[in-house]
Amino acid sequence: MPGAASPPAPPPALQAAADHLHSAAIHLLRTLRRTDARLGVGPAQLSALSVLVFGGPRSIGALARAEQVRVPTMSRLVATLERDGLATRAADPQDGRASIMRATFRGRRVLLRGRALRTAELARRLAALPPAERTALDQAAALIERLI
Amino acid sequence: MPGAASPPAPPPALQAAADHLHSAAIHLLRTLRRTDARLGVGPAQLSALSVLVFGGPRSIGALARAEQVRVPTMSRLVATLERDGLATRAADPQDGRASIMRATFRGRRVLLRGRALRTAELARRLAALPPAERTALDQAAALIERLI
DNA sequence: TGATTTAGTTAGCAACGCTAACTAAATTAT
DNA sequence: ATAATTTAGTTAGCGTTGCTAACTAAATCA
Repeated sequence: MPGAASPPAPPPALQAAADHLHSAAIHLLRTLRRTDARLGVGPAQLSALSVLVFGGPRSIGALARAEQVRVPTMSRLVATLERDGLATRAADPQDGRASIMRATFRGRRVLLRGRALRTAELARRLAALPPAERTALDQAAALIERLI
Repeated sequence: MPGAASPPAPPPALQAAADHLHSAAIHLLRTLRRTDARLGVGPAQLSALSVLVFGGPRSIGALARAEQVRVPTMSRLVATLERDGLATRAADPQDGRASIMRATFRGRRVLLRGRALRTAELARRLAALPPAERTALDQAAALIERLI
């Protein structure tokens, strides 16, 4: 039979759990994406910007690693952020090749508003949940971040 | 001050929980996406195909609704699935405008293999978790699907 | 000094999301 | 019965976001 050299197949229960998480993440993001057409800042930019705002200034390569994206992808993302006045680029005094990106004040404002818009609907639905379930979801989110 | 007519701001705890979920979903999908370049079937196609495989044949509009995507987007997705021999199109006997999409045998195979590839790494990491946390994640996934 | 590595850019491709504008079939109203 | 409207789907065209390949230039190593 072809392709017999599969990696050790995970137990069905694990596979099912992984499928559920996968599917839930896809549908969650699709739902949220529909609400942010009016923002003019895409999700990838918002996410990169949030690293700068909450994590502080850093190089393009560091941003790419934080965002799990290749350097050319991040290079284009930060070019757009810069063009839109949401971040600035400064030479790294230690390394003539590197640039240090830093969120501008406007970047901070846009990030906060963007995240609020994007997650407002989600927050609204969370509000309808019993507190126990809400807590469970929050812990699950932390668990996922630790997992990856 | 400009833009004062915001919608009722959600309580900070809710907003934070929504942000965590949002961020976790983004990073989870980015991680998974890196592992499936070799498949040749994108995530949107895989997701649509899974509706056909697990949910049965249905029209393009129904698929679009299931996938929370506009009809033109789904029209292109199914055209690709059809071109690649993963699904077939049949006239709806009840409605001359509509097409019924159906997964082919090959579509079924590709879906199963694709999902396995995409979630294998995730399943592997889940395996390292204590069972209680694994259960919590699975329940969280179900909760998210219900939420949206 | 010369070779290699590292940081970033540019060019070009593909997947996917959207809206606008269209065709054609079905339905509703006159 | 016919005309108007609604519904299903397609096509065209745009923007964002991923990627690899190929490049420049600075830093580091031999």
